[in-house]
Amino acid sequence: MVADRSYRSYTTYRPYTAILCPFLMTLTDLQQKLRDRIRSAARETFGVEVQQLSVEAPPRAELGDLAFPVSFELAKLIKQATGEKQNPRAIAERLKSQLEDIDEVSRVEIAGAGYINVFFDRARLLNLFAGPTRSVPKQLDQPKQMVEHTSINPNKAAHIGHVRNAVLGDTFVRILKAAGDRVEVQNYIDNTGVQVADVVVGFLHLEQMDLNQIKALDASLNKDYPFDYYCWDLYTRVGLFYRDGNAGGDMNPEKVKLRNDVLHALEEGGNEIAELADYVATRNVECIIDTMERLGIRYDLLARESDILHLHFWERAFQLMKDKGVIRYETAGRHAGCWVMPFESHTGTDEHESDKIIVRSNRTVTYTGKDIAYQLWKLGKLGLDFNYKVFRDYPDGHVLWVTKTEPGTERPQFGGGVTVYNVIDSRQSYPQEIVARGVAAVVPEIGEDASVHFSYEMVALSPAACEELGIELSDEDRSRPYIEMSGRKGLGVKADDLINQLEAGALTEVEKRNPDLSENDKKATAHEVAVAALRYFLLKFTRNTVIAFDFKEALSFEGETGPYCQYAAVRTNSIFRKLGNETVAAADALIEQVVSDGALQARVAEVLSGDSGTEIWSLLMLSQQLEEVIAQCRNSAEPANLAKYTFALARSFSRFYHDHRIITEEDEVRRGVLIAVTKVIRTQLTNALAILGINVPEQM
RNA sequence: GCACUCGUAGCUCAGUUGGAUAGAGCGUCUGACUUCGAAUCAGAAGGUCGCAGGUUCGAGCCCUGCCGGGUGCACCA
Repeated sequence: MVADRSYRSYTTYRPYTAILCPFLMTLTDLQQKLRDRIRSAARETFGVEVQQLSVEAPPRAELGDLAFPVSFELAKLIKQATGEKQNPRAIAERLKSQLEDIDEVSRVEIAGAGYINVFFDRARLLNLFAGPTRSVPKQLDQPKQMVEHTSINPNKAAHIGHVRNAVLGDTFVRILKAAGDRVEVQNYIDNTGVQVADVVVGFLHLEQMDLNQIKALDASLNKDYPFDYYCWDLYTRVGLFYRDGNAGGDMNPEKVKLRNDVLHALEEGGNEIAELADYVATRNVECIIDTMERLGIRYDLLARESDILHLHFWERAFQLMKDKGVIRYETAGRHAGCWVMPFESHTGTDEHESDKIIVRSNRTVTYTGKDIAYQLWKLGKLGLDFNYKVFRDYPDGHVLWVTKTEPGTERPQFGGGVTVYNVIDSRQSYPQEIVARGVAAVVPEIGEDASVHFSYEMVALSPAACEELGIELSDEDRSRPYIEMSGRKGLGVKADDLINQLEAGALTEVEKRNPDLSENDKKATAHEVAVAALRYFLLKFTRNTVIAFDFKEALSFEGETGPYCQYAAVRTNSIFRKLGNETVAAADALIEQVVSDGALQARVAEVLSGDSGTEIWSLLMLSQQLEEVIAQCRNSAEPANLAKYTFALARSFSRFYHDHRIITEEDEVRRGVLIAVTKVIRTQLTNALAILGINVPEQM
């Protein structure tokens, strides 16, 4: 029986870990050591320099712990350098002895057409992995990574698509932090846009309410139907209102004028409508932040568009763009009177078809223009700054700030990131590309790579999900693979509704399994399970996969789900709860002696050999890949890798748990090994889950 | 029309600079609870990796063409 090897991981060299704590070695360090040895051996033996040196996990545990396909690469290099043709297998044979000298390596085999397969000294590595772990160093002087996510229009409740954005962004933030990065999290608040204006039109012209009446309404709403839910419904009513009650009809120009009037009032600021809109937007932001808090998602700064306008960020950016010749004024053609950003790379049939308008002929700025200004600020290249005030203080000391226009004494350092990740759905990839190019044109030294569009596909509704929601579909919609959610049409699954449903489902399960828990503990546990289910569900898909939302799948706690992973971690905890401190201490002491006691080392090696031992060993090796999986997720900006890895680890542990009795094991050495392995898995699995934003309850 | 993206088991999806016998979950079928908690584990069935060429010692992955989904290409935000 062989443990799960399906999760295969490859390493990337990370210079910033190699310099730390030389006495605490991780699997990543060990791999690096082997690579260095191969590089120097290739240099000395064949006189060639290997550029990229990949490490693989062999497909089956019997083939070894690490595989280097370097001989194939070397054969090419040698041929290039000398013209001499060498057999990859022969090359591998000559490198073999160099690796066998290393302490942690027990033997090396050449396999297949020339793979160099390395087998580790299992007892020795168990000792290493079970020893003290290295914590991620916090380097405050490190360059800052900026991540913007969530950025929901503050005119309605968040739906499941918004949650995908927030969970992806938040998990990526956790990945960056786990990799040792300094990170600042922003949530952009478009409080002067059309969507807020629409809800304001609703309050003013449908509800005939003034600010005081809205406040009174807000105070009268209960938590089952809060302010953002009210706005959700009002927003869809406004959509119909514009179209004179016909959802598919055209906009009535007179009613559109109402929207434009509100919009102008918002942009101007300092009037009653703007004050009313500010209340509505701020209340929606509060509701959305509360929703995200339920999922463990937080921010450092809320950057408001109204402050970008009033602090004249755009005017500064406009000046910079003119100075650098990034935009030009068109005097003729169909863009006459506009400032445009020319694009030569596109080969449109029209001469200037692909030019992007930044300032319209009526002298207003496009969204892209404003975005370039904001992006310049994020990168510390605008030369202007916001003012700030505290938006919310959390009990644990975290502080959420919000921008403001009026000067203030408090002025923390925000912005000025070396890289900016914008978590925005893939439909925005064209405008995002223009922002990146515009910024790079203004500040050539930072280049386009400083602006990263962290794109993801939308969450859509499966036809089945629509039926469950009681949404009537047209024949055209029914033939589609999925139906896009629409805030304007009120078509979507509200985030809080789904979380409530998940919590209720989890509570039923918890009550079944742990009837003796207090009501509060049951609820708290159900909450953690619900968060695990939702976050994992949204993370297990890669970013460019459209999620066709399915209730059955999202509400499941079995199979490849968050609760499954949680459950495995809960089991590790319950083992230690039952073991007792002395037994654990004895196991620790035993494993610690392995390096100095030859007889003991042989016994431990014996436990880790054979089919059963190899399964245990494979689990241990898998657990040590967390560090490189984090690095890989950081480089690829793909949190799904971590989700898949975590599941593979939980799965592998579940099998181990099933195959071995840990507490009742009578053989002292064997028990020591099983306990040490369980302890290592508990640490790694709990850490991996924490990065996914999933907590491990005591029981579940 | 142009650009981007996807097409892998009945369904939903992984599959990393090309590398060893293409993997999970769900569903179906067969087993395992006098339990370190079955939200679990074991086993079986299930594949022309959209199609056709090409490059390579080697292609699910790279190149070309085609077919079929999706998204984006406004003086909207």
